[in-house]
Amino acid sequence: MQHLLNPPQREAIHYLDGPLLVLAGAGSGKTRVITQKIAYLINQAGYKGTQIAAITFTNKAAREMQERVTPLLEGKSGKGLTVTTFHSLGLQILRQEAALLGYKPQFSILDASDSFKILSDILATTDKQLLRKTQWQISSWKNAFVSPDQAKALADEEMAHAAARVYQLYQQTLRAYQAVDFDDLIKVPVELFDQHSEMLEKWQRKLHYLLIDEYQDTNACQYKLIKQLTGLRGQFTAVGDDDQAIYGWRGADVENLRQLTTDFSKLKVIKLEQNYRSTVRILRAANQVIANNPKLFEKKLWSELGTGELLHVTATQSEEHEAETVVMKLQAHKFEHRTTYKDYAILYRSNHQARIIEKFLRNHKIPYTISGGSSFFDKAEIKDIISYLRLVANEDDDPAFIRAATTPKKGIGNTTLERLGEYASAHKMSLFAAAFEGGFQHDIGAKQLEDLLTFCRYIQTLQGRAVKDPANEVLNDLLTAIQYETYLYDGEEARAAETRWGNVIEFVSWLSKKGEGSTEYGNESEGKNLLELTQMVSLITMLEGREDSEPDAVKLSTLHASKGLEYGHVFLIGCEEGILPHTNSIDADQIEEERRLMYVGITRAQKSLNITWCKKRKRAGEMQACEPSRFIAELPKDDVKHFGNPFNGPDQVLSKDYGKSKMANIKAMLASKPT
DNA sequence: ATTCCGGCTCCAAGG
DNA sequence: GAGCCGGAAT
Repeated sequence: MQHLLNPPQREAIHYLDGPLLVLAGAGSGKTRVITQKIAYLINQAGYKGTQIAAITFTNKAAREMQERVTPLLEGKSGKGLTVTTFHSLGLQILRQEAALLGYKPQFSILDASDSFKILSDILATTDKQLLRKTQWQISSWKNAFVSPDQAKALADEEMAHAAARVYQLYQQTLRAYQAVDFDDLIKVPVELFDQHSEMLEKWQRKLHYLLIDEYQDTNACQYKLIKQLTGLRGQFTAVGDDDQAIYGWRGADVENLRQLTTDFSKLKVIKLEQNYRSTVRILRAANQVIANNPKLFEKKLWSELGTGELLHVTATQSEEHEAETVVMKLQAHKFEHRTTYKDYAILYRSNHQARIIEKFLRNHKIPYTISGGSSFFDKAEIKDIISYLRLVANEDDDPAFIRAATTPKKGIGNTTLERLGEYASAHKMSLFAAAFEGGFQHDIGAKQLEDLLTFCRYIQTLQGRAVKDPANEVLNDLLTAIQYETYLYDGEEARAAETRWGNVIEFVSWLSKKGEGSTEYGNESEGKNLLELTQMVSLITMLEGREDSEPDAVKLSTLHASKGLEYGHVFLIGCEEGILPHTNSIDADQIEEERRLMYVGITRAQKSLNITWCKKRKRAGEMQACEPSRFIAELPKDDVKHFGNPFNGPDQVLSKDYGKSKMANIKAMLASKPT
C-alpha cells in the first residue's frame, strides 16, 4: 500500500492551525496519516516526543502505531512519545495522582468477572440476567459520567433507583478494595481534572498535541478527557469514520463526531475517500449497504484497484454445512489462486460461531489463529497467578485474596473464609488484615488458623521480594511454593494440564521479559518491578508480540475485532436475521449499528468476499429455520453470484462423520454450479 | 452424603 | 470452552 500521499492525506498531515477532524473511510490510509503526522510534528514542526500523545482504543492498534512511527523519527527528539490506549493513559494519570484521590499507588484493576462477583454479593443473587443488566447499567452510568448520587436523583422508577443504590454500594466496595474497574480508569481522571484545575494544567502543559484514533468510538467520558487535555489550545487531530462506529453498546456515541463541529467552531474537516484496499466490486457493495443508513457526513469511497471478482453469497443447510462449505471453498480457492493461508480471514458476529469453524479447520489440518473472544488473560490458570500478584501488590484486594487463598487448595475452606469475612466487614478491614487480628483468630480451629497464617505470611515475604528481586525469579519461586504444576496435573487429564501449564510458563516468561525493560522504544515497561507490572497486566487482554514472523494461518475474528485490519480474501459467515443483525439489536431497534458491522466486514476484504448463511440453525436446543440477513438483499445485484438454493433445497442428512470426508467434498464443491 | 463425571446448554461485541 | 445439572460412583 505504498503510494505517494494523496492531496487530502498530505493536507491532514500538515494542518496545524487548530483542531482537525479527519473523516477516514475504510482502507483510506488512516494509520499512515497518523504516523506521518507524528513524524511531521517531531521532525519538522519542532514538537518534542514528550509533548505528543496518540490515543487508540486497543493495545494492538497502539503497538502497531508505535512500530510504524518509530522508523520515521529522526534523532532523539522523538523520545518519550506517548502512544497508548485510553485506558492505559487513564491508568498513567491515576497512578501519578493516586495519593490525591485517596488510592495507594498499587491499587488493583478489576476485570468484568470481578465486578460481576461483587455485584452478585451485593444483590445476593445468582440471577445472571439481572447481574448482567445491573453491570451494564452501572457501566453506562460511568461512561455517561453519572455519579451514584446523580443516578439516584435521576432514577424515575423503582428499578432504576434500586440499581443506583447498588451502584453506590459497588463503588464503596471498590474503594474498600483499593480497586478501580475499567470504566473508572477514564472516569476518575476526568473527575480529578474537574476538581483540581492545577492537576489539569499540569497535564495540559505536558501534552501539546493529541491524536485520537477511531474517534467515532469515544464515549462521553473519553470525549470529556480529550476536551480537558486539549484545553484552550485545541491542538488535536481526531481520525474517525462514522460508518465504522460499532461500539455504541459500550457507550460510544457517534454524536461525538458532530459534537466536535459545535464544540470547536474552528474545526477543520478533511475527508479521505480514496480506498487503497479493495476492488471496485467490494467497495460498491460496501457503499450500497451503508447507503441505507442516514448520513452524518457525506462520503463515497472509490478505488483504482480494478473491478475484481464477483462476491459470492452461499446459502447452506446448517452450521455444520456452513463450516464445511467455508473450509472447502477456502481450500479450493487457495489451490486455484496459489495463495497462502494467511491471505484468508473468517469473520463472524459472535464468538461462539468460531467454535464449529475451528472444529472443521482442525479436522482438515488447516492452521488458524483466533483473535477476539475469550482471551489468554481470561484463562483460569492465568487468573490464578495474577490473583497472587494482585494480592501482593495490594493486600486490600479481597477478590484476589479469596482466589489466591483457595487456589490451589491449602486448607483454607469456606468456613474459615466466612468467619474471616464476617470479622473483616464488622471491623471495616481487608480479609488480609483481619487474619492477623486476635479478635478473629480464636474464632476458628487451630489447624485452620495455622494454614491461614502460613498463607498470609507467605504473601508478606513475597511483598518484600517483589520490589527488589527480578520478576522471573519471584514468579518461579511462587509457582514452586504453591506447587501449581502439581495442582494442574492433579485436577485434570494430562493433556489439558499440559496446555494450562504451558500457558503459565508462557505468561511467566512474557512477564519476565516485560520486567527486564528491554523494549526497543524504552516505553512503559522499562525496568519495572513485579508490582508495577501487575497493573499493566490487568489492562492487557491478548498476548502480543510472540511471533515476529506471522505464521501461515487462517485468521478467525469477530467483526468487532477485525476493524482496522485487512485480508486478501474474506469469508463473512452467519449472515442471517438474528445473527447479523443480532436479535437483541433488532429488538432494540439498533439496525444501523449492525449495518455498520456488515460494512466493516465487507471492507476488510481486498480481493474476494464470500458471504454465507444457514437455512437452519440449532437454537435453544432445536433446529430452527433462518432467514438470510436483510443486508444480503442490500448488496448490488450485478456484483453478486449466488450459490446453494436459498429457498427450499433438500435437507441434507448429516452423518456422524460429517466433518471428516475430504476429497469427496472438495470435488462436490468444485463441481457445484451457481443456481 | 459427598464427589465425580459426562453430557447439555449457554452464547453480543472489548479494554 | 465453561458452568451446570443429574445420575453414578465412592
